[in-house]
Amino acid sequence: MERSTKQRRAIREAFLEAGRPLSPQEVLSLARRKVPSLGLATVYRTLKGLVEEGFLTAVALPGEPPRYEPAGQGHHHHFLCRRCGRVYELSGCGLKADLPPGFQAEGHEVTVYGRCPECA
Amino acid sequence: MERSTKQRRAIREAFLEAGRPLSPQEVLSLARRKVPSLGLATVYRTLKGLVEEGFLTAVALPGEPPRYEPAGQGHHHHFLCRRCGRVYELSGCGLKADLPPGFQAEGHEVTVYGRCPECA
DNA sequence: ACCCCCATGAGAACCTTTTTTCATCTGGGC
DNA sequence: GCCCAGATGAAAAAAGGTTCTCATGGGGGT
Repeated sequence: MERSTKQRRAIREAFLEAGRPLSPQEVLSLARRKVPSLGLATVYRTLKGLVEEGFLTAVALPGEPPRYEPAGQGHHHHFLCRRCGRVYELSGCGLKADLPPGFQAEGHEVTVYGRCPECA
Repeated sequence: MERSTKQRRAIREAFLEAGRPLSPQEVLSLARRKVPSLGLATVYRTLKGLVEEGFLTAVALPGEPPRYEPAGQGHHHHFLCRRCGRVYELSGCGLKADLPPGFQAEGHEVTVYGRCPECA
Protein backbone atom coordinates (compact mmCIF):
# COMPACT_ATOMS: atom_id res chain seq x y z
CA MET A 1 0.00 0.00 0.00
CA GLU A 2 2.31 2.73 -1.18
CA ARG A 3 1.33 4.00 -4.59
CA SER A 4 -1.24 6.71 -5.11
CA THR A 5 -3.79 5.11 -7.39
CA LYS A 6 -7.15 6.43 -8.48
CA GLN A 7 -8.83 3.64 -6.52
CA ARG A 8 -7.10 4.59 -3.33
CA ARG A 9 -7.86 8.26 -3.87
CA ALA A 10 -11.53 7.50 -4.51
CA ILE A 11 -11.79 5.51 -1.29
CA ARG A 12 -10.14 8.22 0.76
CA GLU A 13 -12.45 10.83 -0.75
CA ALA A 14 -15.50 8.68 -0.06
CA PHE A 15 -14.82 9.01 3.66
CA LEU A 16 -14.18 12.74 3.50
CA GLU A 17 -17.36 13.34 1.53
CA ALA A 18 -19.60 10.95 3.46
CA GLY A 19 -18.75 12.46 6.84
CA ARG A 20 -19.90 9.32 8.60
CA PRO A 21 -18.56 5.81 9.28
CA LEU A 22 -18.77 3.51 6.28
CA SER A 23 -18.96 -0.24 5.86
CA PRO A 24 -16.83 -1.94 3.22
CA GLN A 25 -19.93 -2.30 1.04
CA GLU A 26 -20.76 1.38 1.42
CA VAL A 27 -17.19 2.27 0.52
CA LEU A 28 -17.51 0.14 -2.58
CA SER A 29 -20.73 1.83 -3.66
CA LEU A 30 -19.53 5.36 -3.01
CA ALA A 31 -16.08 4.95 -4.52
CA ARG A 32 -17.52 3.29 -7.61
CA ARG A 33 -19.08 6.60 -8.53
CA LYS A 34 -15.57 7.74 -9.34
CA VAL A 35 -14.02 4.42 -10.29
CA PRO A 36 -16.79 2.16 -11.62
CA SER A 37 -14.48 -0.80 -12.13
CA LEU A 38 -13.51 -0.84 -8.44
CA GLY A 39 -13.49 -4.32 -6.90
CA LEU A 40 -14.39 -5.38 -3.39
CA ALA A 41 -10.98 -6.95 -2.85
CA THR A 42 -9.34 -3.59 -3.45
CA VAL A 43 -11.67 -1.98 -0.94
CA TYR A 44 -10.65 -4.47 1.75
CA ARG A 45 -6.97 -4.16 0.89
CA THR A 46 -7.13 -0.40 0.94
CA LEU A 47 -9.13 -0.19 4.16
CA LYS A 48 -6.54 -2.39 5.81
CA GLY A 49 -3.76 -0.16 4.54
CA LEU A 50 -5.50 3.04 5.58
CA VAL A 51 -5.96 1.66 9.09
CA GLU A 52 -2.31 0.68 9.29
CA GLU A 53 -1.12 4.09 8.20
CA GLY A 54 -3.43 5.75 10.72
CA PHE A 55 -5.90 7.45 8.39
CA LEU A 56 -8.84 5.25 9.45
CA THR A 57 -9.97 3.35 12.52
CA ALA A 58 -12.41 0.46 12.70
CA VAL A 59 -15.75 0.91 14.44
CA ALA A 60 -17.45 -2.18 15.84
CA LEU A 61 -21.19 -2.07 16.46
CA PRO A 62 -23.42 -4.70 18.08
CA GLY A 63 -24.54 -7.27 15.57
CA GLU A 64 -23.25 -5.24 12.64
CA PRO A 65 -20.34 -5.59 10.24
CA PRO A 66 -17.50 -3.18 11.00
CA ARG A 67 -17.56 0.41 9.85
CA TYR A 68 -14.52 2.62 9.30
CA GLU A 69 -14.07 6.29 10.11
CA PRO A 70 -11.25 8.85 9.95
CA ALA A 71 -8.92 8.40 12.89
CA GLY A 72 -7.99 10.89 15.57
CA GLN A 73 -11.40 12.31 16.35
CA GLY A 74 -11.30 11.77 20.09
CA HIS A 75 -13.81 9.94 22.23
CA HIS A 76 -17.31 9.82 20.79
CA HIS A 77 -20.18 7.41 20.16
CA HIS A 78 -22.36 6.23 17.32
CA PHE A 79 -25.90 6.29 16.08
CA LEU A 80 -27.29 3.46 13.97
CA CYS A 81 -30.43 4.12 11.94
CA ARG A 82 -32.61 1.04 12.14
CA ARG A 83 -34.26 1.84 8.84
CA CYS A 84 -31.43 2.64 6.45
CA GLY A 85 -28.56 1.09 8.38
CA ARG A 86 -26.37 4.15 8.16
CA VAL A 87 -24.10 5.02 11.06
CA TYR A 88 -23.46 8.56 12.29
CA GLU A 89 -21.02 9.93 14.79
CA LEU A 90 -22.27 11.51 17.99
CA SER A 91 -20.09 14.08 19.67
CA GLY A 92 -19.26 13.91 23.34
CA CYS A 93 -20.03 11.27 25.90
CA GLY A 94 -22.76 11.33 28.52
CA LEU A 95 -21.84 8.06 30.16
CA LYS A 96 -21.34 7.68 33.86
CA ALA A 97 -20.28 4.09 34.45
CA ASP A 98 -20.78 2.49 37.84
CA LEU A 99 -19.05 -0.86 38.11
CA PRO A 100 -19.41 -3.56 40.74
CA PRO A 101 -16.40 -4.17 43.01
CA GLY A 102 -13.51 -5.94 41.34
CA PHE A 103 -14.26 -4.82 37.80
CA GLN A 104 -11.73 -2.60 36.06
CA ALA A 105 -12.96 -0.47 33.17
CA GLU A 106 -10.59 0.20 30.29
CA GLY A 107 -13.03 1.72 27.85
CA HIS A 108 -16.59 1.64 26.63
CA GLU A 109 -18.77 1.97 23.58
CA VAL A 110 -22.22 3.44 23.24
CA THR A 111 -24.56 2.79 20.36
CA VAL A 112 -27.82 4.70 20.04
CA TYR A 113 -30.50 3.20 17.82
CA GLY A 114 -33.31 5.03 16.08
CA ARG A 115 -34.22 7.02 13.00
CA CYS A 116 -31.85 9.35 11.23
CA PRO A 117 -33.17 12.67 9.88
CA GLU A 118 -33.69 11.21 6.41
CA CYS A 119 -35.70 8.25 7.69
CA ALA A 120 -37.67 9.88 10.50
CA MET B 1 -39.73 -27.11 21.09
CA GLU B 2 -42.29 -28.50 23.50
CA ARG B 3 -41.01 -31.58 25.23
CA SER B 4 -39.05 -31.40 28.43
CA THR B 5 -35.83 -33.20 27.62
CA LYS B 6 -32.70 -33.51 29.70
CA GLN B 7 -30.86 -31.42 27.11
CA ARG B 8 -33.31 -28.58 27.34
CA ARG B 9 -33.28 -28.71 31.11
CA ALA B 10 -29.48 -28.65 31.20
CA ILE B 11 -29.38 -25.58 28.96
CA ARG B 12 -31.95 -23.74 31.06
CA GLU B 13 -30.03 -24.57 34.22
CA ALA B 14 -26.77 -23.40 32.67
CA PHE B 15 -28.18 -19.89 32.45
CA LEU B 16 -29.59 -19.92 35.97
CA GLU B 17 -26.30 -21.17 37.41
CA ALA B 18 -24.00 -18.98 35.33
CA GLY B 19 -25.76 -15.74 36.26
CA ARG B 20 -24.31 -13.99 33.23
CA PRO B 21 -24.94 -13.84 29.48
CA LEU B 22 -23.67 -16.89 27.62
CA SER B 23 -22.57 -17.52 24.06
CA PRO B 24 -23.76 -20.65 22.25
CA GLN B 25 -20.30 -22.17 22.77
CA GLU B 26 -20.39 -21.38 26.48
CA VAL B 27 -23.84 -22.92 26.72
CA LEU B 28 -22.49 -26.03 25.04
CA SER B 29 -19.57 -26.31 27.46
CA LEU B 30 -21.63 -25.68 30.58
CA ALA B 31 -24.56 -27.90 29.64
CA ARG B 32 -22.25 -30.74 28.65
CA ARG B 33 -21.32 -31.11 32.29
CA LYS B 34 -24.78 -32.54 32.78
CA VAL B 35 -25.38 -34.01 29.32
CA PRO B 36 -21.98 -34.89 27.84
CA SER B 37 -23.45 -36.05 24.54
CA LEU B 38 -25.03 -32.65 23.89
CA GLY B 39 -24.56 -31.37 20.35
CA LEU B 40 -24.11 -27.84 19.13
CA ALA B 41 -27.13 -28.07 16.84
CA THR B 42 -29.32 -28.78 19.84
CA VAL B 43 -27.91 -25.75 21.60
CA TYR B 44 -28.84 -23.51 18.70
CA ARG B 45 -32.28 -25.06 18.33
CA THR B 46 -32.97 -24.74 22.03
CA LEU B 47 -31.70 -21.17 22.28
CA LYS B 48 -34.00 -20.23 19.44
CA GLY B 49 -36.91 -21.91 21.18
CA LEU B 50 -36.16 -20.32 24.53
CA VAL B 51 -36.05 -16.89 22.93
CA GLU B 52 -39.39 -17.50 21.20
CA GLU B 53 -41.07 -18.59 24.39
CA GLY B 54 -39.68 -15.56 26.22
CA PHE B 55 -37.26 -17.22 28.60
CA LEU B 56 -34.17 -15.72 26.96
CA THR B 57 -33.24 -12.62 25.00
CA ALA B 58 -30.29 -12.15 22.66
CA VAL B 59 -27.52 -9.74 23.58
CA ALA B 60 -25.48 -8.24 20.73
CA LEU B 61 -22.04 -6.84 21.52
CA PRO B 62 -19.64 -4.98 19.22
CA GLY B 63 -17.52 -7.40 17.24
CA GLU B 64 -18.67 -10.37 19.29
CA PRO B 65 -20.92 -13.32 18.64
CA PRO B 66 -24.30 -12.99 20.34
CA ARG B 67 -24.83 -13.86 23.97
CA TYR B 68 -28.12 -14.88 25.58
CA GLU B 69 -29.51 -13.94 28.96
CA PRO B 70 -32.74 -14.50 30.91
CA ALA B 71 -35.43 -12.14 29.66
CA GLY B 72 -37.37 -9.57 31.62
CA GLN B 73 -34.55 -8.00 33.59
CA GLY B 74 -35.23 -4.42 32.64
CA HIS B 75 -32.84 -1.93 31.13
CA HIS B 76 -29.19 -2.61 31.85
CA HIS B 77 -25.82 -2.79 30.13
CA HIS B 78 -22.93 -5.17 29.75
CA PHE B 79 -19.31 -5.63 30.65
CA LEU B 80 -16.97 -7.60 28.41
CA CYS B 81 -13.73 -8.87 29.91
CA ARG B 82 -10.99 -8.43 27.32
CA ARG B 83 -8.96 -11.25 28.81
CA CYS B 84 -11.40 -14.12 29.31
CA GLY B 85 -14.16 -12.94 27.01
CA ARG B 86 -16.90 -13.41 29.57
CA VAL B 87 -19.81 -11.00 29.63
CA TYR B 88 -21.43 -9.68 32.81
CA GLU B 89 -24.55 -7.66 33.37
CA LEU B 90 -24.30 -4.16 34.80
CA SER B 91 -27.27 -2.79 36.67
CA GLY B 92 -28.72 0.60 35.94
CA CYS B 93 -27.90 3.05 33.19
CA GLY B 94 -25.79 6.19 33.49
CA LEU B 95 -26.30 7.38 29.94
CA LYS B 96 -27.42 10.85 29.05
CA ALA B 97 -27.83 10.92 25.31
CA ASP B 98 -27.66 14.20 23.45
CA LEU B 99 -28.65 13.85 19.82
CA PRO B 100 -28.25 16.29 16.95
CA PRO B 101 -31.45 17.80 15.52
CA GLY B 102 -33.52 15.43 13.43
CA PHE B 103 -32.33 12.22 15.06
CA GLN B 104 -34.89 10.14 16.95
CA ALA B 105 -33.59 7.75 19.57
CA GLU B 106 -35.42 4.47 20.11
CA GLY B 107 -32.92 2.74 22.34
CA HIS B 108 -29.27 2.32 23.09
CA GLU B 109 -26.65 -0.15 24.17
CA VAL B 110 -23.61 0.38 26.31
CA THR B 111 -20.67 -1.99 26.48
CA VAL B 112 -17.91 -1.47 29.01
CA TYR B 113 -14.58 -3.17 28.35
CA GLY B 114 -11.97 -4.13 30.89
CA ARG B 115 -10.93 -6.81 33.35
CA CYS B 116 -13.36 -8.88 35.36
CA PRO B 117 -12.56 -9.67 39.01
CA GLU B 118 -11.09 -13.05 38.08
CA CYS B 119 -8.75 -11.59 35.47
CA ALA B 120 -7.78 -8.30 37.12
C1' DA C 1 8.98 7.13 -22.98
C1' DC C 2 10.55 2.74 -20.79
C1' DC C 3 10.25 -0.65 -17.56
C1' DC C 4 9.75 -2.88 -13.22
C1' DC C 5 7.12 -3.79 -9.45
C1' DC C 6 3.24 -2.88 -6.94
C1' DA C 7 -1.80 -2.51 -7.35
C1' DT C 8 -5.94 -4.17 -9.30
C1' DG C 9 -10.19 -7.04 -10.49
C1' DA C 10 -12.64 -11.32 -10.72
C1' DG C 11 -13.47 -15.23 -8.75
C1' DA C 12 -12.19 -18.89 -5.80
C1' DA C 13 -11.16 -20.00 -1.30
C1' DC C 14 -11.58 -19.39 3.49
C1' DC C 15 -13.29 -18.81 8.20
C1' DT C 16 -16.69 -18.60 11.60
C1' DT C 17 -21.18 -18.93 12.88
C1' DT C 18 -25.65 -20.83 12.17
C1' DT C 19 -29.00 -23.91 9.91
C1' DT C 20 -30.37 -28.07 7.65
C1' DT C 21 -30.52 -32.97 6.82
C1' DC C 22 -31.59 -37.42 8.20
C1' DA C 23 -31.33 -41.56 10.70
C1' DT C 24 -31.96 -42.64 15.42
C1' DC C 25 -33.70 -41.86 20.04
C1' DT C 26 -37.10 -40.77 23.57
C1' DG C 27 -40.85 -38.22 26.27
C1' DG C 28 -45.20 -38.80 27.52
C1' DG C 29 -50.15 -39.86 26.18
C1' DC C 30 -52.62 -43.98 25.85
C1' DG D 1 -45.38 -51.06 28.04
C1' DC D 2 -46.39 -49.33 23.24
C1' DC D 3 -46.09 -46.06 19.92
C1' DC D 4 -45.22 -41.99 17.32
C1' DA D 5 -44.43 -37.17 16.83
C1' DG D 6 -41.11 -34.35 18.34
C1' DA D 7 -36.13 -34.04 19.83
C1' DT D 8 -31.37 -35.27 19.22
C1' DG D 9 -26.45 -35.74 17.33
C1' DA D 10 -23.22 -35.85 13.62
C1' DA D 11 -22.15 -34.22 9.55
C1' DA D 12 -23.04 -31.57 5.65
C1' DA D 13 -24.52 -27.31 3.95
C1' DA D 14 -25.53 -22.57 4.09
C1' DA D 15 -24.70 -17.77 5.01
C1' DG D 16 -21.74 -13.64 5.69
C1' DG D 17 -17.83 -11.46 5.67
C1' DT D 18 -12.95 -11.34 4.50
C1' DT D 19 -8.69 -12.90 2.25
C1' DC D 20 -6.12 -15.14 -1.36
C1' DT D 21 -4.69 -16.26 -6.20
C1' DC D 22 -3.04 -14.90 -10.38
C1' DA D 23 -3.04 -12.83 -14.80
C1' DT D 24 -3.28 -8.08 -16.24
C1' DG D 25 -2.87 -3.04 -15.68
C1' DG D 26 -0.62 1.21 -14.59
C1' DG D 27 2.29 4.44 -11.12
C1' DG D 28 6.43 6.72 -11.04
C1' DG D 29 11.56 6.56 -10.92
C1' DT D 30 14.95 6.82 -14.38
